[in-house]
Amino acid sequence: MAERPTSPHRRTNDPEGLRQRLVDTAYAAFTTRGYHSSALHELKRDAGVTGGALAHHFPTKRALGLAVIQDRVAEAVELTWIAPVRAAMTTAEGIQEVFATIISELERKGAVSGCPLNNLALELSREDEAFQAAIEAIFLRWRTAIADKLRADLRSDSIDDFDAEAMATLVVAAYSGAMAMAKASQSVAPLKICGEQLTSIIQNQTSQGHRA
Amino acid sequence: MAERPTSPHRRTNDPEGLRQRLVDTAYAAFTTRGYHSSALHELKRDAGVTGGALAHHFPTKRALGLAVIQDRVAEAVELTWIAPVRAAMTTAEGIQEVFATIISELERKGAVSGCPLNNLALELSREDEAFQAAIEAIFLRWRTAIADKLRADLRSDSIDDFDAEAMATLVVAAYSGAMAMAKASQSVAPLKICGEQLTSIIQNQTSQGHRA
DNA sequence: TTAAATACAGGACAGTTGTCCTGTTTTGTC
DNA sequence: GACAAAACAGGACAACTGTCCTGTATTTAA
Repeated sequence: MAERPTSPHRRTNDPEGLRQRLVDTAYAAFTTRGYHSSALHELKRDAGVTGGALAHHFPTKRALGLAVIQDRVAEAVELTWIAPVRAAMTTAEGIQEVFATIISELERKGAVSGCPLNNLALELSREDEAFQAAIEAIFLRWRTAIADKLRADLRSDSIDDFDAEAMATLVVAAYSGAMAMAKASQSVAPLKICGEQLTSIIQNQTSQGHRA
Repeated sequence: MAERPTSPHRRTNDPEGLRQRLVDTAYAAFTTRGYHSSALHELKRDAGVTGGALAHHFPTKRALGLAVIQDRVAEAVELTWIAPVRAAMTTAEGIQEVFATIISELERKGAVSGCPLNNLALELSREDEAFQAAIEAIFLRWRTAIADKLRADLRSDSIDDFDAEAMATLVVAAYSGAMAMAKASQSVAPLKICGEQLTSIIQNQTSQGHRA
């Protein structure tokens, strides 16, 4: 399996690499099969590390879970949501693009394992204060990024009674919930529908005044 | 603890009652602490039943989980969502009322344990086909009930390009996601915001034509 | 009344889990 | 090169989990 240079008992330490490999493996397991359903012996096998190495880097499973959230889940939200929305012309276009990307990726792999953040949020929020704080922080950054983009949309033709924070909250909630429904039905249909609905609503509300 | 009529070894069989007590206890545990985090010995203690009784009514934990979903979760969605929406004058009013009821109940108890259906959906959908089917069926009934009510709203002043199914999907998704965010932040704020946003959007789209 | 079926009691059991502990190897530092 | 610290190996261990099994009490049917 692993490369054996020449001598039978040769080892080369790579603490940083091993840690990354562990967190990567744990991220994949925790976000697909769940935190409690992923046994450490499976992670050790999949990552190719021994019990001693695991205990050295992460004294408890909880510490590993926390690292997964803070390192990988936060990064995933940044890469798949925040960055594309920021880079897009308008918020609506950004959201449309994000949904399209995620949908096509799910169709390619043929299974819906759900939103990593949402999966861990529902499983771990009430279990530990540190988990809750880490998850809440990611939700906040996500929401804030969308709200900022919405406010930027309004710079040109400013509309008074438009609450960017509220709309950003709706976007994040609708996406999270749509992904939950997609996971339950193992179909991307809820995502398609909610993506279209959200972009349509935002375009209406940001292009011109609405009610009242 | 339990009533002892007079003689020391007197027992009175109540299979139906015992079953209900078990499912109730399991529903409370599964929807707050989670399915995997709830050990059977805790359920036995809380419900006041022995291992033999449990095994007699539910041969496996999986069978108990399935009963919780089909009996209690489905009923909870019916009582807290479907019935109030059906009884309301309009869909928007119904949704507003549902959100208000849930929010005030959460504020009273001081903690957010999340939407029972959503909690179990994310934890169990990918674990078992029977779980997935049962959960998907509840989502479908929920969505359909809202869509029916939306179509009823339009009877008077019919609007052509209004997709009731799509809006119902958005409503369910937004609620589920908002509850997930509420659980992560242990605050009802996301629910308040999404409730207001949804009712506002629906009122706009059902009262008069929108874009195009 | 009797016999069979149902309902329940209570514990045994094997498998699994996360953690810890004792050694060995590698790496940095003087 | 010596030495301490870090990095890893590999297994022991106790606690816990779900399931099953044998026995007893209650209810039902005849």
